[in-house]
Amino acid sequence: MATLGDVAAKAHVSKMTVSRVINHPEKVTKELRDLVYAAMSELNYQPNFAAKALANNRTQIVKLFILERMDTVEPYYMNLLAGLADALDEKNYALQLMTKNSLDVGTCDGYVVTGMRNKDYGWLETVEKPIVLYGENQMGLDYVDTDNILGTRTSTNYAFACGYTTVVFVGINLPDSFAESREKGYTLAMAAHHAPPKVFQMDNRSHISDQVITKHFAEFPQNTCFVCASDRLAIGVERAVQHQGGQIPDDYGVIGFDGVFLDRIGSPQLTTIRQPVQKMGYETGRMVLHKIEENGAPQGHEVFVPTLVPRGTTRPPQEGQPK
Amino acid sequence: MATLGDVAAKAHVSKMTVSRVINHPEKVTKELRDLVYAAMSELNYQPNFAAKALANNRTQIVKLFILERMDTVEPYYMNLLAGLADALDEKNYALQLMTKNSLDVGTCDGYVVTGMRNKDYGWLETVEKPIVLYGENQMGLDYVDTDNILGTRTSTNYAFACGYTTVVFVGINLPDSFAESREKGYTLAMAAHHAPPKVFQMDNRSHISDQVITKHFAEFPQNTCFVCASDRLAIGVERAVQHQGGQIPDDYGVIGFDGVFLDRIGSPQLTTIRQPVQKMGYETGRMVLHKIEENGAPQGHEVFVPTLVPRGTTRPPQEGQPK
DNA sequence: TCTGGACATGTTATCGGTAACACAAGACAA
DNA sequence: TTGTCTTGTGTTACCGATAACATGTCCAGA
Repeated sequence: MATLGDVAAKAHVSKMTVSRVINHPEKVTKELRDLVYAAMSELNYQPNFAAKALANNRTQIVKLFILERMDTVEPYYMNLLAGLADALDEKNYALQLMTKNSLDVGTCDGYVVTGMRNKDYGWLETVEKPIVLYGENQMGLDYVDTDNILGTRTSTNYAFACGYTTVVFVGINLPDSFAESREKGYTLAMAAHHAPPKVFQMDNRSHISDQVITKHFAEFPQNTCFVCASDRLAIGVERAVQHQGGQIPDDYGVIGFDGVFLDRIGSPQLTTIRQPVQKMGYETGRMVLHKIEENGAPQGHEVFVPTLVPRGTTRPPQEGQPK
Repeated sequence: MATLGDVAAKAHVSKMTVSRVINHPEKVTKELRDLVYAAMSELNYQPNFAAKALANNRTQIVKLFILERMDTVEPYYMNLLAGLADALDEKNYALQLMTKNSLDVGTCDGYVVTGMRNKDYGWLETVEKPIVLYGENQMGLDYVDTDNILGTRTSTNYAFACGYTTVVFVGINLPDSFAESREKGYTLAMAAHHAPPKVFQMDNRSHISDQVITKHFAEFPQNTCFVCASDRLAIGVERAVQHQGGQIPDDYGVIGFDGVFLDRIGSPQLTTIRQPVQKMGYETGRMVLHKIEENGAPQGHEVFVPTLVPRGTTRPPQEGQPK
């Protein structure tokens, strides 16, 4: 494997010049730069990350804190991990997974944190390394998330567009910004349609939503659509409606949220609001790395637009209805 | 952060002695060793991986080749990844994911390969770095896998124990060792029960098994149990039987294989043969790292015992039947 | 013509480890 | 007593990059 020195020799310059071409190209004259570039590609130069890390006093580690109880088989997290790992690997960073049990704030270059509750914010103050959150927050911290309000607003509007006359929200009872935003998107859309909101809140588990909907089934007239805060909840709702003899999508509609694997389970498959989770994970990774490179400079936030995926649990939009 | 030098100073020895205590403790007298250990724990010494990598001429990268078409949302792979990443992170190795598209055999310290077909073996010869396979093989290559034969033998026996009188195998049509072993476990068990085997083979997709079973449904008398080579297939079978009006588990049984998330989807939940996928991934990671440390010395193979998870798609074992 | 500063490039020391070699002390055979 | 071998420890150089500093060149202004 070619080293800086090899490139330097081939280009008849010093190692330092090659290093500058890589890190501060504007400080080198164009002629030398081109020489160096030529030599690099000729030797197929690949930087040695260990050497770079050592010289820069970096650990090449980013820690991921998942503050909520995590189900290791949950595809949502797996996708997040995949995206994150992807971004980190590009720069040869290692990802260390920390769970609630092992909150070891040991040596590393930066943090990604997800599953923040309001009470967790104090803890963050104690950390001095670059942090990026996965999930919206109101504390001015850098984050990546999907537009949760837009998501449920979209699904609620779509429910009306499909001709359902009653639209109910099945939400998550967490004191978490994303849960509130998803409910808010629903209530905003209901207000725009001059329709009275009806909200249920529960743990994010399919058998819970199954129970709740079964219990209240008498309250739901035909032509009701259930807008859910997650696919997991939606799956339980779908099951409950079917067991009660409700016809999906003809008499009842169900719309989920997330679009990560679960939506394709069961039949009919779920109409859902899809988040590009893997891509979001990737961008989160890029954001921490940037922040590390820039010595902790604020990165702002990046919000992804969720997309509606129409499938079997809603009937087609009605003619003449606003989309 | 304390360095080797700090520890050396505190223990009044040279850096080299400390390094030896870490890597070749048998070459240092007990007195010095204890001194060094004391100094290390007093300073809470953590080795610097970048420095170690640089000195050892390592890249701290392991590449994972997934040779079959991978569905990034497939929980099976995600679990494998999680376990693998876990093991690698412990030694501060980075995991690089290579797919069929980008088979770049670039710089790294070792490889993990999964989804091998027989035709892929030639390609492996060209690589000189340590390799460990995830998945059994007959070429004498080091690998980690579950005992596939035992798995389907267990599920087949269990089907009889539950009192089902006809047992059918729903298999995967891949020229892959694991697919053959799962079928073999079934045929062995059938022979032991003096029952005629009946095998179907198809792509590993739930809607395919759904179609196939629907089409052949007339051939299956009541009291038939479907032993499947994967949970994915089993889910399709369950759906087909239910649509055809078959009662699960009273008249028909279904047993899956894998036990990674999918088995908990749908109702009733699947009786399945569970592989400890994450643990297996972890051990695969450990194995490559060992092999790297030992300069490519053979590691043999590690076979995990799968466990039967009885759930709703089979009725309870009959009294007096052999377990 | 001389001085000083801006700019481009090279030299040196350093990051934290490890291998290879050097060296000293004790054991033992001739 | 001397020579050789073994064993335990220290010294030195080096892995591949970078920051800090040193040097050299050019040009502007006095």
